[in-house]
Amino acid sequence: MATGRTHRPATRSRGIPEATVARLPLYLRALTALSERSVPTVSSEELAAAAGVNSAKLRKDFSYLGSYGTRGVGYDVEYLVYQISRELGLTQDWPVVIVGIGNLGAALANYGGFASRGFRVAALIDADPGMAGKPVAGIPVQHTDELEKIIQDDGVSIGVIATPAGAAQQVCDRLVAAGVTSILNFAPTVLNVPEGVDVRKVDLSIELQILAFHEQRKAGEEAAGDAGAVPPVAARKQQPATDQGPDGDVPAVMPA
Amino acid sequence: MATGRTHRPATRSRGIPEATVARLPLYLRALTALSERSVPTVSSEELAAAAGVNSAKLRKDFSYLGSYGTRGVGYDVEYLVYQISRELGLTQDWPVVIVGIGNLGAALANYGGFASRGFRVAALIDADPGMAGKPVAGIPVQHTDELEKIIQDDGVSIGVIATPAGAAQQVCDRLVAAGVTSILNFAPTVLNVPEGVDVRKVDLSIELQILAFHEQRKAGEEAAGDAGAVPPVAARKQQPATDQGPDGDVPAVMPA
DNA sequence: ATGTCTTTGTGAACGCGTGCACAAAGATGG
DNA sequence: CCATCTTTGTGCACGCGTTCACAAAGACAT
Repeated sequence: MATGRTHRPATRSRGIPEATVARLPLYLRALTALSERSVPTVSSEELAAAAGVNSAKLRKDFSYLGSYGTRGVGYDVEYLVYQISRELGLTQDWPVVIVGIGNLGAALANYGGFASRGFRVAALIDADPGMAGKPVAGIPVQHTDELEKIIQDDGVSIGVIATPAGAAQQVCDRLVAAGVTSILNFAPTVLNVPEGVDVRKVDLSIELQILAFHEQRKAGEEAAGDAGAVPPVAARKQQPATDQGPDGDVPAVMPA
Repeated sequence: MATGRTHRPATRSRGIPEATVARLPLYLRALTALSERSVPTVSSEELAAAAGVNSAKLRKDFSYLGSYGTRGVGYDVEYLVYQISRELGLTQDWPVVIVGIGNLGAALANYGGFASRGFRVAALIDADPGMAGKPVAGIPVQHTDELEKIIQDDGVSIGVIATPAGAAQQVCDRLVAAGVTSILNFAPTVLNVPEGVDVRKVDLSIELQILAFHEQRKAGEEAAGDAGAVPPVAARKQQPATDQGPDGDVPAVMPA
């Protein structure tokens, strides 16, 4: 019960695959750097290297946007910057509210990467009345009571949640009710949102845990005496049966 | 040239798919919450709802770890918490260094989600000599000069980069040279690392740009009067020739 | 012991994303 | 105008991840 939409059903936005959309900002960044160095054109090979991807993938990605390259030459940097910006919707202004001005919220408010793209911090919001009026990154913090008013007055459609986990769902509900349809969630919780609302989450703890997994694996393999780079990758199905008892058996540390 | 490893070649760690590994922390969090409420067992359906995923996917994920459930009953919460923790390598202590103690670095240092898992902040490092000795989150900041010594003394294998983009690669190189083999990168740059080093990146700006794309799409579809879900998706190859000049021409909005 | 009922574990089908490899397009030089 | 050379755009095949749907496994009641 209560299986509210949580994952975007991958509606396959236009023709553009989600994986490609996720890479466009990467290309844009590399292109912007080239633009600042006044480089007129760039080949798929060069740009791919700068963005850290495969050149074939890059060309396929661009092919979804249209035929913007010139065979034998490459891509016009300025033109491509514009096309990608337009595709991502960065040619317009996106007012954003940040809710929860703790350490992380303040860091976000100060982050320069927002303004340089089309993003503008419309308001900083915190539940602590003591914070009200205190300027962070040159913007006075406002109390949660003002949330609905701000969103409606400024036509905010993107909200950033940087509150503790306990408050996140409640904040999310209020944001959505007030008209926000895209949410960037930094709180370590699964947010429940109605259909049509996009949620992306950034979870520091999860990223570290994934790294720990790989780290452990490296250590384990090393201990196994396998010094070479690429170990017998495929077909390793056996369980670490040497570890503890057989399947059903419970290792030392156990439930009460 | 210099196409150093940047993406993990999906070495397919053990039998466990990368996608599954990425979800394990999610399950772990949901299970921990249940554990705190002293819930003894949980069905795949319930747990899947709590973690915001499909129940079939969850069962398949768990099947990679082994047969830890009981048919007709579900999964033993405590047991599963242990198994996942062990699989992720959280039963051991992971010392972590955070480099770049600006707003974001400070936020990370204060983030509680680390300690609760097996992660311990071994050191905070900043290039600014004025920061040296100043305590952040109860830990005195140390100067970059100490970096190598700290890593070797504490056996640090995970590093977090929260520096400006310009310094990231240099910091990365030093971390790797000193023995770090997993890096969590918050700087908006593509990091170049040798084989065997894992990099995960968290990019605030990119996440917002992806949201903007979907937001623009929603707005566009609404304006097109297309209330239905799936618009004529495929086969849109024509350029927006009505927009501006031909290929080489640069539209109005442009960088300096 | 036997039957019923719940829930897991997984075989199989499908769709998306990736990468190879090459034909077509255009630039450039003679 | 033709030949050559570079680089794009993409058809195709492959592998990973997701989902469905169901048989097998066990709990529980009688």
